[in-house]
Amino acid sequence: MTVHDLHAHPRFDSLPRRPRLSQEVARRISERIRAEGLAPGDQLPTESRLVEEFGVSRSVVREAVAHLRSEGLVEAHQGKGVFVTDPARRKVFRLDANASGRARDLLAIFELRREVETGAAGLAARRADEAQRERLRDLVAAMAATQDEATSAELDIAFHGTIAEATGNACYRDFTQYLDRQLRLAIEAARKQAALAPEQAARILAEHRAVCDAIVSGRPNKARKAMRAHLDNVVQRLGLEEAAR
Amino acid sequence: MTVHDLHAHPRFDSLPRRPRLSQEVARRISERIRAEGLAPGDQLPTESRLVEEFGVSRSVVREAVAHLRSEGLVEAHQGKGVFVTDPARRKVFRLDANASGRARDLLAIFELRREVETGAAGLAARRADEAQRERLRDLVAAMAATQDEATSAELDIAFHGTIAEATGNACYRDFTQYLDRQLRLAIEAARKQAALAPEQAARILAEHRAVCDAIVSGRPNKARKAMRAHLDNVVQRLGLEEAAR
DNA sequence: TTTCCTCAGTTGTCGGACAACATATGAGAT
DNA sequence: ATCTCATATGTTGTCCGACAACTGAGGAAA
Repeated sequence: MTVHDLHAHPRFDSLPRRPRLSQEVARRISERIRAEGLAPGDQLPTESRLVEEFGVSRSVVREAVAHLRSEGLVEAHQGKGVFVTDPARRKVFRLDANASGRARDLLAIFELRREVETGAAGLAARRADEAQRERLRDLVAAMAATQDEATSAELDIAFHGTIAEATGNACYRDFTQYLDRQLRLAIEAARKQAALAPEQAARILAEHRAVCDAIVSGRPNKARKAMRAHLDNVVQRLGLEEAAR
Repeated sequence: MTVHDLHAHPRFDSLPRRPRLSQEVARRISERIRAEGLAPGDQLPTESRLVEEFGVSRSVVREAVAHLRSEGLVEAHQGKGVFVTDPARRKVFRLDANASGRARDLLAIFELRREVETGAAGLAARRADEAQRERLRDLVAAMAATQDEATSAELDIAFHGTIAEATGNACYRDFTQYLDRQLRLAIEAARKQAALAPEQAARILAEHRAVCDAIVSGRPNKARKAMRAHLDNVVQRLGLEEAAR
């Protein structure tokens, strides 16, 4: 099958799911690093020390350290020990502010997204191939046709995702999509997706159409402006700026 | 002490460092996920199956899975199994193209950085406090004074880092610095930091000064333009566009 | 039919052992 | 006294076996 059937698989929707020990230990270790102000290059306590300290088995300590390792927070060296990583060598970027869902944090992420996605629109206008242009047109047409809230949300995601694809830059695409998804998750968590008024739906559609037209006709500057306006309006519609104050 | 003394700690400069088994297994598992086209929600083979398949102990398999887990690629559920995560729920962003150091990949990252850091300059012009403005001026002055290659590289990093700070947006700051650092690492790895000609040093200084002046005098648009020009010139000086072809 | 129990399967945790590696120590040679 | 090298010790990496906690399914009993 080409499309995955979600209902064929177990759902993990709202599991309270008791926290794993290793996660807890990882959290406490990273807290210790911050609390004690360990500088890059400083050595962590040995595994056996951590075992005594937290009263867990070495397996748990090792999984916890493995977690910190793949977050890039520490580096382990066989025969020597575990050392705090220089932030400059950290290999991953994590958006941790979103979990809180506070308006201030959301606004901060939006500020970044505004810039990134504006650039994406510009690149897409330059580089989108015919198939991608057509897909954008189709998506806007579908948005115009539907009334359903859930469907239009999916189309919205697909629209921004297609633009990200059309940049022709894998790195740009991945980050754009990462930001977009994290932001939507945060928003969804913050407010239970209050249904929008119909006249707002019309304005959103118009904004999307403007972005689409500019990209399809290959006008980078126009695409940038349209995307920027769209994102600014999204912030306004969500009432984020008022909520942040 | 305010500045960390690097030389007080063991160095891990150019360790060939034999790859860890768990890393290797993690890589092969994630390859399998892609190769077999496992969709979100699909179940991975059980740990015992993976143990047979890769011929390693369960500890190694567990550390490998822990790695994938903290990358957000999979989710483990006690008593049920390990399942592929919906990409939309992935919590980290990783820039993996840079390891190769190929000019094409570098150029892709630069394209993203250009947009992000341009925005950062604009925000900094709006929000930098007096101390940050002064620091920028000091850094440019120091650049003008020094001849040393290493020192001027450090000043360069500090300059861009200060701008990132001055955005007053933690999320923006972290990503800007992440990008900046990853890019420098990649460049350093690619070419052994060929010393620049003195007249180029003068041009770099002028570009930095232009950015600094615009931020200090609080002109966002001018700051954006100056930063964009600077980054474009960096790409040109590195000869990336020619190398990519 | 419904409910509850048992049971097999899976991941989570535990404890011990040895291998691989890095560093310090000390004996012996020069 | 100084240098060299084997040894000892400490650390992380890997392996092994066992049990605990949890899930899902199937069967027994009401």
